[in-house]
Amino acid sequence: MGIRLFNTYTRQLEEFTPLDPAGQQVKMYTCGPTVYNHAHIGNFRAYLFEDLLQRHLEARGYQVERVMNLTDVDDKTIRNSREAGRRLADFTAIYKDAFFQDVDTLRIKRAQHFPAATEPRYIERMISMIQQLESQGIAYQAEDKSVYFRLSKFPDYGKLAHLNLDELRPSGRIANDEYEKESIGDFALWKAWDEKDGDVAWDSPWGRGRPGWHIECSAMATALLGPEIDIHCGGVDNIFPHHEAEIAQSECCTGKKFVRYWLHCAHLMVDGQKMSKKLGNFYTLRDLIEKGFTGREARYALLTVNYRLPLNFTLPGLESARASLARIDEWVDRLTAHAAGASPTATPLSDFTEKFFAALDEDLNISGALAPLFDLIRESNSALNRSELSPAEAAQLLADWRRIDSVLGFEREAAAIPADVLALVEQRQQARADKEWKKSDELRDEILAKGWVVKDTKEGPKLTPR
RNA sequence: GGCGGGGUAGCCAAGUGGGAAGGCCGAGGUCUGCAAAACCUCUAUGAGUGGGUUCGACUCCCACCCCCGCCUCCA
Repeated sequence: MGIRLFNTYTRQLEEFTPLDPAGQQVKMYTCGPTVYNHAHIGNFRAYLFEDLLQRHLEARGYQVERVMNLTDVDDKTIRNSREAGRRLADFTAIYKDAFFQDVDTLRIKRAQHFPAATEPRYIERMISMIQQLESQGIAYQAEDKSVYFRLSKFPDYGKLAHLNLDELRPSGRIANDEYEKESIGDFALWKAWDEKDGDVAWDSPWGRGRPGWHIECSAMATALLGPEIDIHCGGVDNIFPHHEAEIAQSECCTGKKFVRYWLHCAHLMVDGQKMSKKLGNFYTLRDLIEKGFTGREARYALLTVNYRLPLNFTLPGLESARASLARIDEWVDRLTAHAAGASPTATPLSDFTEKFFAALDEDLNISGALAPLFDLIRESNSALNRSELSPAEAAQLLADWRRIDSVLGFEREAAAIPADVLALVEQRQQARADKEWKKSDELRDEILAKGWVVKDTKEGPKLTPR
């Protein structure tokens, strides 16, 4: 059985088959950050969902070519860079770097391409796409010198979001400086220079200005992946109008169906409410790190709720993630100690692994996948307690775990134990052998003070970072 | 007003027209010099509310309540 994914366009679970005739290559485009600030954990929830999707596809044998764009020019980047008194490129460079650091902290696999909107080749491509749309009578320049997409030329607009455009209610968010448009729904392809733009401008056939937001994704996606893409992801808030606009622009330019599977991730909430700076429940990844949490703990907390469900993020939830990871760590450590380099041999417990992947096949049902993992942990721990697991079987379970973790990315990074700590452990072992319990306990405290927890197991003392 | 998503134990959460997964927390126990971990046991006679269909409903249908989101540049 193959992978099934929920397609926003059809609102149905669909069997996934890539466009590639060989059924191997998967082309995936993911909307990335606008680099005007540190990305917040809601942004990262989307990127983690995309990471899970990529990793699962790869575990199932696909080769994923993924693009994530960086929006480095828009109202917010311009505004914030001017407030900071820096050139736009210098300003966004700070947040691009920060973004990649955060991506690494969360163990998100790097996409092959991270195109930025302001790269000359993409600006050129956006301009040539707009020119093409203009020659087709789809784009027009309004009195304000900006260029707009003539929605009346693309009847499919609204189909992704399942919106009936005639029934749209003006929500007050329609910018009041866009009265020059032929129709209220027409969206900007090219924005004429404005005083607020300062020195941010490119020359174009329509005068100086900058690209609209939507066109950048169409340009970068088709430039890097071609006219047809297998999977396009983003947050639900991108469905309308951003992804509708992408479809309209791309399909009018290429004449081909732009995207075959649209996947959208639900919003993150914090403490039951929408995350906002006003409510004081706004977190960046860095905020969590400052509170003493690790990237993988955040990864666990943000990844272990199905992507189509709203995720209520809480600090107790992070604590829970920490405890769950500790259980996995302990289990891996036990298996490693027991396997002791033995060659893997099949064990009846291995079928849990198939259940894990089968659950992910079903629209990335992560909860359904974790259940058999924890079943496996419980049963193999129990077998170890009863001395009913051979080293070869332990080695097999470790191999199974590595397959599972290639998707989860949860395994603890090995930390080198400092020599002085090892020496203290030696001393403590001697004290214990001599039944000098008081000295032994003092040494344990001393080791703890150095950041390590020592546990006496059947296999001898075990050290874990505090 | 239109269109979506959701309401399952203290918290997070899955699947299913017929025994309510799993994780965290909590309680008791086994083990241990002690501790920790691990393991075992316990923790929803009940699924937002009220109806209906059915031999049987958490699951299907209807109504209502509540939460969250989108409705023209928010992941």
